[in-house]
Amino acid sequence: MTERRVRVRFAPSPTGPLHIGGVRTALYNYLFARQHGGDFIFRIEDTDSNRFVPGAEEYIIESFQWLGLAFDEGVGVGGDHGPYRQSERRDIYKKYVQQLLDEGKAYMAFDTPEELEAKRNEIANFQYDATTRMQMRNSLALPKEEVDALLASGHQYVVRFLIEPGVEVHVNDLIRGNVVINSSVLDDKVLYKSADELPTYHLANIVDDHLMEVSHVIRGEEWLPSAPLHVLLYRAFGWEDTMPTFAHLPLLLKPEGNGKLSKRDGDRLGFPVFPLEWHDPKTGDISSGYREKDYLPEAVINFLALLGWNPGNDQEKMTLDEMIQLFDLSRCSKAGARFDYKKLVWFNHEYILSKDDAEIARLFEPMLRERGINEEFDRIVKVVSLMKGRVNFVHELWDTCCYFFEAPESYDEKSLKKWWKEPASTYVRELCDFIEQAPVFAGAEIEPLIMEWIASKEWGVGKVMNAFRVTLVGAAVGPHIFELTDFIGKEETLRRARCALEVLPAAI
RNA sequence: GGCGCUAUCGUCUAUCGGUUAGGACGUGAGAUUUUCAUUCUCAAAAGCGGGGUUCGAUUCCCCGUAGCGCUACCA
Repeated sequence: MTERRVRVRFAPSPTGPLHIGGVRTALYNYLFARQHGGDFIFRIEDTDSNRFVPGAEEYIIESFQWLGLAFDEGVGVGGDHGPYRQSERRDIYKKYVQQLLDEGKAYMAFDTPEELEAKRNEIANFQYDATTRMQMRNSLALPKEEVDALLASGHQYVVRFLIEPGVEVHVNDLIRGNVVINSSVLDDKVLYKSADELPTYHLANIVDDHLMEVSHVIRGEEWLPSAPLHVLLYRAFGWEDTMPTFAHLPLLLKPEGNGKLSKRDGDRLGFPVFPLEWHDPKTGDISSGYREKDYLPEAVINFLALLGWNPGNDQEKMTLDEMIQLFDLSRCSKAGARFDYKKLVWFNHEYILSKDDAEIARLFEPMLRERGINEEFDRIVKVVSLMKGRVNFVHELWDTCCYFFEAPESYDEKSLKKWWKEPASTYVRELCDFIEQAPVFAGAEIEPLIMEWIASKEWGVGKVMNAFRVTLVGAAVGPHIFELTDFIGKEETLRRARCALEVLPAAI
């Protein structure tokens, strides 16, 4: 049994955009599959026709492409265990539902939603189970003739799982150990609806996992309460020997306040909860996505990996390959993890730092073009190499280094107040003349000459250079000043400085 | 309400009975620098409460408390 090929699945329901918690679940499944040389399956669980949202499936696929997590099998990929969309597996489920019915392990129930609602109002804590099912309208309680008549008249029904009370059900969980629960607290779950001829999640899930030879079910903790039901279903089908091993992951919680991170938290908290921007086809609402907000997929993945798992040492920055090597379900924590997006921002900064300058430049280039800047690519790479350490996001690069590409149009008041004091204009005027007649211009060569010249004048280096900087940049910010002059060249340097001399008063 | 899961710095976490309870984010201070930022160094910051078990509990057990989840013809 332990020799079984590792096969795991990520099986979202196409009811909207992929939630960041779902991404984490998928990531752990992916890491587990890769580590064991197994298969990572993508299945669409669209058994609720009422909640289907057009575009959701495509969105989910595109999200994983962006994140760099590839499926081996499933919707959009193919494989030997298809179809992978549950709505295309109706006939398969029907067969298994019938099997349960024939064996007396399930029964038909004719109670309407209204009748059930009335029952719940009438009886506190009403549950459809061994204590109540004989008072309901189902094939167990009703005479056979009536059941046949109901069926003949086309009355809609559901198939319910017959739960035998008083059984201790054990769920062996890789993260939580042995969880025991008494079957008496379980209700006779609806397995199948005649109205749309589709099963509910529980039945479809068990049948598919079995047929697709899934070896491990790694999913969120919200499924733990229904895990005993699933165990009972495997048992009812006689599949207990090949039942997958369970691992229930801790939930992702809101950064502050209570509750799990939900789709509705969206931009309310100042960060996206979706990998990609999502345009709701019904409401037209737009929810921001990590991709559009300029997060690097590597940063998102790395951050997510550490929310509920750690490699057992102090290493935090990891490539996907390293995570595959180190991943271990037994090193997953049990308690929910708050989503601290400030740390994600830090990860993004780290990944910008460690990526190639050219790679960052490629991301930055379109933002420059958008602003009408037609700089050569190599020169963009140069600016990136100088400035990327200062930003958390690629788009912040523009604000941090626009003066490489454009002369300042205004001068920062605070900077002027501090550095444009008498006799700042004299410093700059004389410095311009010095630069103009100097035999060299390259920063490495001219810097010592300028330092020497300033020393001979007995002016403070800081005063001269910062006044000069303000004329070139427009503010007291930026890289080492000679990096900038090297980049913009002698002519532009002198032009900017002399322009400031004209525009600015002699002193503030 | 019922059932289940969980509980270490503000946050993510390490510790698998004996530690000055470690790391990271964030925060504060300092250093470097012609500016700003980066970077570096340092600092503050934690075992929910009560019982056991044990020579010894953050660690194992029980109770309480709190948080979270589930409790649909949703997944």
